[in-house]
Amino acid sequence: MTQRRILVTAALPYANGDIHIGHLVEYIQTDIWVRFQKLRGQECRFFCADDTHGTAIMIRARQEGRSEEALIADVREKHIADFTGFHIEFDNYGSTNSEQNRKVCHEIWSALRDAGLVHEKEVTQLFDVQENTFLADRFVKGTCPKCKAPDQYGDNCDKCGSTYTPADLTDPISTLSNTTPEVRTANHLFVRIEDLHPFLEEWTQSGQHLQTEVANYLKGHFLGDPLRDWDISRPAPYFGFEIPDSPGNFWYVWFDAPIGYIASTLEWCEKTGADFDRWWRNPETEVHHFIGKDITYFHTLFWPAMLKTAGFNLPERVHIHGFLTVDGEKMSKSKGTFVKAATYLNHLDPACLRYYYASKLGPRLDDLDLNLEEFIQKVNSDLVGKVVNLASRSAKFVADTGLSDSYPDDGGLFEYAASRSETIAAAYEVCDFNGAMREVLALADRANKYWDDQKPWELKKDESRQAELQEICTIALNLFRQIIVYLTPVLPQLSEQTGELLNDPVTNWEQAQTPLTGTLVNKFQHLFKRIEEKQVQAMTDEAKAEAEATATEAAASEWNDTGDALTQEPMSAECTIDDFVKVDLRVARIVAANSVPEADKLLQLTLSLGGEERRNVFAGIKSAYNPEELVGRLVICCANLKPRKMRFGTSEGMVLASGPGGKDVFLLTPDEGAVPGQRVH
RNA sequence: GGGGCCGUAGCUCAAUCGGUUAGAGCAGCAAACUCAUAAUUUGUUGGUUGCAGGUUCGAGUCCUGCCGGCCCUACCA
Repeated sequence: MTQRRILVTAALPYANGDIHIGHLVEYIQTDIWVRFQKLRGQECRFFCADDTHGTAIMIRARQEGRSEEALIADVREKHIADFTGFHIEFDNYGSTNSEQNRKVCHEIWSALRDAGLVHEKEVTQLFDVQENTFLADRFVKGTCPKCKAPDQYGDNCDKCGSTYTPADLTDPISTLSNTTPEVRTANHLFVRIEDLHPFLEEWTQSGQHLQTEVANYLKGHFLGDPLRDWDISRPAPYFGFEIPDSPGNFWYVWFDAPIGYIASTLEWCEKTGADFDRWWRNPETEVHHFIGKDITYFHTLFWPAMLKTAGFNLPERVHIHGFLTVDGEKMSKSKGTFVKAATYLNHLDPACLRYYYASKLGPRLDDLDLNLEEFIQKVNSDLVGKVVNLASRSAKFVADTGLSDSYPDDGGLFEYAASRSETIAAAYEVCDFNGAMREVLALADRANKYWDDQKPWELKKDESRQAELQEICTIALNLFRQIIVYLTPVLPQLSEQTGELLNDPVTNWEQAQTPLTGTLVNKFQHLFKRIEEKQVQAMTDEAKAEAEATATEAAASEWNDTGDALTQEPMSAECTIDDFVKVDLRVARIVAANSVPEADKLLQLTLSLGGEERRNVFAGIKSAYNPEELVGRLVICCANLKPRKMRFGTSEGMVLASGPGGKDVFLLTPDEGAVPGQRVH
């Protein structure tokens, strides 16, 4: 068989959040496929990177008061730790914010320009002045211009169903800053992808590169009409790469993100001295992308169009998978089913999830359900009960003797399992891991039955039949090892441990064809622990607690409260309740307010505490309030403050207000229902 | 609002191009066994294929409508 050269990518995780068990469906699936190819002896490399650009990252960095670079470096570290924890092994993990990516972006951009595909159009968008950014539709809320329903998003009304542009909204509000955005126009760059329509028609419909559902979807929804121009630029400010021949404009994140696949390869080539063109400009290299169904559009239309124009390898296959549900529902933070990779690893072995996903993944794009009860049952029953149990029940009988020197007659069991090799491999090849797991587990069933039929535990008692016992164990352990070879892409760690147990590491798929004989067998240690229900419970509990903590934080950050005020005027020393009750705070009504002409800052207020009780108070609020607007309103005053003689008269109390002074003075007002004279407790 | 995918046993999934009596695994039930991490082996229960129509000699599969779930939604379909 000639060696294939295969370049594999998984979608780039966005550097704006943690990896969770939903993401892992894709990374585990891809990693299994890559490990399978490598085990089969193919020249296979797996590239990924963090997707780091765009408005969301820019806004989050601002909110956290640090640079985008600091944010993405931080997230990158966490992402890599999560992937490592789940035994997901990349040949290179890059970043879209790298010099390599900038270089490849330039190259592809020049190609698009040279092909005459780029042109400029004016685009009108809302602009958030405070946040200094253009607003995507989802960042704008306002009142529907048709039905007047309040609180609708920028593109359509979910009350009356009418669609419009954000600029049509009555009273638009930026959800980023709660301020009113203004309408601004900017020049955007567009790619006329319609020029590649015939190519895309051919490429998507050839049956070679896409699942049929996907091909049909594209045919029915995009390819039947002229393809729309793709808006590929965003005006400053934007976190990304500035477009070289269009100063002030940046490439839209979806332009440079998939280019990250190529850039990550380039980075790897620079590190290892590999030949870049051999991987990306060579018809013998197969490029395989693994993605979720949500980003089909970008990977099956724009991406091939870009590659085609720039003369890179086209994807041999885009493998599209569905989404994860937990217990039949969308992952839910409040139910504790929104589980981060790191949270999972605090409680459970990554191999469990790898196996469970493998046992449920098929070649189609159906959603995958993580049923927590089934998860426990399946892992315990399949991996512990059937597979590992084979070693567990046989290894100790041959701890002293090792395996027989020649492979005994097993009635064709090993040969049969060896003959399943290509069927199992074919299932892996088309990502029918579910089918592959079924095949392998059927082999385990046969092996367990063989063991039961032979009843070796009876031989143990008969001194004269020890050779027979060794033979049965040799068979059982070889059938076990064969299964482990087949499971190596899914369970690399178990495979490694098995290699240690039998003193023969698993390095190649073909090892399933030849029995192992004459080696020593090490002392058996548990290769795998059963999942306890309480571990899963503890995991969901932690996920729930995490979600609650972040919800509280999010609620606070929604108001964009900074710590500035507190910093400028630090907290006073602690006081007792006794200290506090000495201060008699009362609700008061301002019944008269006059300017004090000779004073710069003071207004003279007459406060009523109800009945006949009056106070004359001089308040330093002249620069913030007009006397007329104060008359009649309720305020809070300190009523038992020792009267103080001032130049203009005696002040008999104090009106409560916050703010640094000058124009920034904010009087306290009690809520509706308060009446003058009430004490504030 | 528009659009896509899906709905088969208690659970998770099969079923070629429309073709015989809709199949597996897990769970459940019964038994055997005791080497093994309460593991294993044998037998077995379980179905009006979401609902209502239609096309056909024949429908899980094709068509229409409805119900439910998931997902997408770019100045668009």
